Amino acid sequence: MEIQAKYNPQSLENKWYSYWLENKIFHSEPDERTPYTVVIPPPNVTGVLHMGHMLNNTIQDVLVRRARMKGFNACWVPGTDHASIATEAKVVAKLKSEGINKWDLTRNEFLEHAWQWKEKHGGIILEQLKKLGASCDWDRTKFTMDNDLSQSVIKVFIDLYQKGFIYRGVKMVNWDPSAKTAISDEEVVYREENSKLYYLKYFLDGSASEFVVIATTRPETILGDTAVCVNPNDERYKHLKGKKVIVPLINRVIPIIEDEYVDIEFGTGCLKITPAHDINDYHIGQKHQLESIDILNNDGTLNENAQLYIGKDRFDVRHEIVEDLSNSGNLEKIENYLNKVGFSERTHVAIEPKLSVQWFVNMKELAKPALDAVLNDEILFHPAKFKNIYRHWMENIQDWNISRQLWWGHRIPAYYIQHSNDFVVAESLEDALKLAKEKTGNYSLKSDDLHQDEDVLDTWFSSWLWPISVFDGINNPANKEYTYYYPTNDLVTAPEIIFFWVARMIIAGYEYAGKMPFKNVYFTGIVRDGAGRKMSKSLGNSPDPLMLIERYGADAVRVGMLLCSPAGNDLLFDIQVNSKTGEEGYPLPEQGRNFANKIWNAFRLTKSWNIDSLLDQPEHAKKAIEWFESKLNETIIQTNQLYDSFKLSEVLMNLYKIFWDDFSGWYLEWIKPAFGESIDAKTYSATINFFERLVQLLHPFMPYISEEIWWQLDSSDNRKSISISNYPEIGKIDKLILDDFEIASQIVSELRRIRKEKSIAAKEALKLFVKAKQSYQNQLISSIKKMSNLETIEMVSESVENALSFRVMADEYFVPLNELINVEDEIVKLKEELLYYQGFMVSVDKKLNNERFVSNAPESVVAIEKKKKEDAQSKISTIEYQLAFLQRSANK
RNA sequence: GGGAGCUUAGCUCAGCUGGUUCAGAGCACCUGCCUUACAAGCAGGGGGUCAAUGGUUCGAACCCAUUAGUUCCCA
Repeated sequence: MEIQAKYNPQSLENKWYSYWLENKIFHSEPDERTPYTVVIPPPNVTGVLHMGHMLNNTIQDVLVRRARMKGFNACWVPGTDHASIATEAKVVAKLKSEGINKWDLTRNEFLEHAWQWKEKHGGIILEQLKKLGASCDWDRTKFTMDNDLSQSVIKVFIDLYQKGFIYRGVKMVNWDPSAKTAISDEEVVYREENSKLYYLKYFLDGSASEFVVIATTRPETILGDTAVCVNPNDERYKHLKGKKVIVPLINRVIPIIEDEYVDIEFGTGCLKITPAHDINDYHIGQKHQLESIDILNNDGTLNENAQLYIGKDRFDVRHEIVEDLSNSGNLEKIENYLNKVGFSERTHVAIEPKLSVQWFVNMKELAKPALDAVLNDEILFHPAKFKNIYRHWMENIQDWNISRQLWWGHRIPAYYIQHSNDFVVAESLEDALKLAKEKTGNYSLKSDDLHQDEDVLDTWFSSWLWPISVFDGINNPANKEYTYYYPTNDLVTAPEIIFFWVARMIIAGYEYAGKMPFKNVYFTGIVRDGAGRKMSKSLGNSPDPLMLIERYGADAVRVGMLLCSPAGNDLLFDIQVNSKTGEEGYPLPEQGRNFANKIWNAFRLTKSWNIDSLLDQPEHAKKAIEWFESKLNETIIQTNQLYDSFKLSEVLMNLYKIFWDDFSGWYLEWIKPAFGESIDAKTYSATINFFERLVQLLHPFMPYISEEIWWQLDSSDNRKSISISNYPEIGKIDKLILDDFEIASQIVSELRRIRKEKSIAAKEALKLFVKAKQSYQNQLISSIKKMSNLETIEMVSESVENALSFRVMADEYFVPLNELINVEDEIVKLKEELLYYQGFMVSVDKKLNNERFVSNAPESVVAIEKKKKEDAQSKISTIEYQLAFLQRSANK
């Protein structure tokens, strides 16, 4: 059968992925083997695959596939999280497009819509991961709002509440008056705005002439003022200590307080304090025990507390109040002012800092074991630099605000008792009622008298349990799967969520499993575009991963990403115009595609050979096999070590080089039979065996092409997927032959250079003479002969006339030419070479003549220097001898 | 404002506990080649004062200090 000259991934990828699924290659059940477990960082259920997912999941797949081949019971659990905010926003937007307002629906009606949306769109990202080749156990796919996972979340909430870690508290939140919900800091976008700074006069209580001037960008908030604050070191205001001022228009009398927080230089040095509407003011208010007056409704209009402008929008009020202040004589001046204002990422309205009652987890005590685990290396971070960052955060950990003013998610299991300020926390309404009766002593309470908290829990409050809850370890801690698979081995994630997720999982792991959730955490970099900008949907600078897979093949995209992505380093995924073809392309997957093609063509070559079992194995082939065996084993050792330290890009680079340079460039060229001739059986089977091991080593990175070639190399009935074949073991390494190869490859290079310089065709055979220092033996000498088309290789004891020379190690080589060589040119070259070694000698001598070096440096280092000196000396004498020889023949 | 990190070839990065003339890899670039696996290729080649300055040391890309540039995190 004709094999295509170019590797064509598309059809093969579907074929093999289906094969893997049908044969349950990725499915895991507890058994007697050692488990290797990875839980996926659950992508947002609204998400579509982006480059960050590609990188992250490729890395996981590499680790999992290798573990599977190494004989571990590999289990990679996939799933998604419910992403409260993002999903709710999507559903609200979808309803809006259908003319439905969220607030016109009941909670249950809304949730019905949300579930419908989830069923329809929620699985997209997981299907996309299959295209990448991800070897997840799809039978285990989880969702953070599955029954058992939801139950785990509620159980944990109740448990933490009962242990006293959960409390209700007041917090300043970012309020979105359009969506009528609090949003997280991450969802606030700050923009520079041309604002105005209003200077307002506050008259002193009991005086018609004395006043202080405050500057504000938000004059409407003066209605919520409860103090004016000055810096105690500000000489200008010393006399005001203990006095009171009057808030304009509403005539509220408020104290003048002192706090070093106030910047003397800024504005007038006199600050109005509105604890309910500014985070800094809130803190000062707490410190000085000020009243906090919330003047805003949830929709951004003013409420009764404001006393004036009730029911009017905050921005309308700003205009009105400025006019009124001007009329009342309280406005001193207005200046233009550039400041940063926060806007909601989703609704684009200005964020309102707002006090609200929220649920919190007290983290200090819970965090302790989690901090220790990382500091004492029970859990390892890769790269280790994240340890510091983690420590800093954990040592200064803040309480965790876990409530969200949304409907989509796990509803907080707190039930308020009607006509009382009391509440109970329970798993169900029934339990709550029972508790409420006990708590109040009122046994006539009915379920209607209880009202469940309207808020849901932060999505991270479910994902922090993920490594436990996917195995049902909270509800059912003795179950077989949980005890077998937990703790998991490796977690692969982005550094951006080290606190949101990683730290909290570790905390939950120790609190609820009593053990770490994973042994290693691998932090990936961020995928950026050519300009270094993070890839994001809003910038539109991210290529569509599926388009890339379609265009280059999944293996190629995987290789392209991993070749240059050391742990924790960002990945620049650039688009460039190819200077040769003029086409736009992505250099990284192109490199991957080229590599796949290289593998494919090497395979094609081996397939093209006719095997003749009667042929004897040539010496050069025998030696090439011995050499490559050692080379391969050396690479296996190196890559195993690199895997252990999670240097995946270096593993891949090693494999890339051994396949391209050593196997294709040297080995195959050596053993390749002449055109039209057959190959002997021994060499052929050794080559197939090498090829098998190479594709096995490559399989974690390039699952598809390796699987295809694996089957084509041996299509016997008992062959099973490469995914479950045994990872290559380390064999013997012959150091001598590896050294001989270094010399041989240099000789071959030198000969190529001479051919190129003198335009000698490859077809024209050359003679090589070796003038050796000692008895000459290189195991690969017959290989050199074949590779460089040499007629003879002879030993000589004297320089050869009319020949070009070069030196490798201590030996000198001569290639006699038919034409006359240019002696002058050769002399110039030799002199350059001589100069180099003389310079080298000077530096070595400097060290060896330095007594302090000889006495202080370790013996081995001194010995090395001495050896260097010897080598250089012999090289120099060789060159000098050859120079003299050439000069004599020049003078003839 | 506080903290952490980074700066090595045109680009992306290796360089472990200072010790080979240690300055490396891949890509890109330049020059030859449509050589019977592969032009998505082969062969050859150029390219860096290791950010700067000072210090420690027999010896510094590596350790210390200062400076500059840069990135991130926290408030």
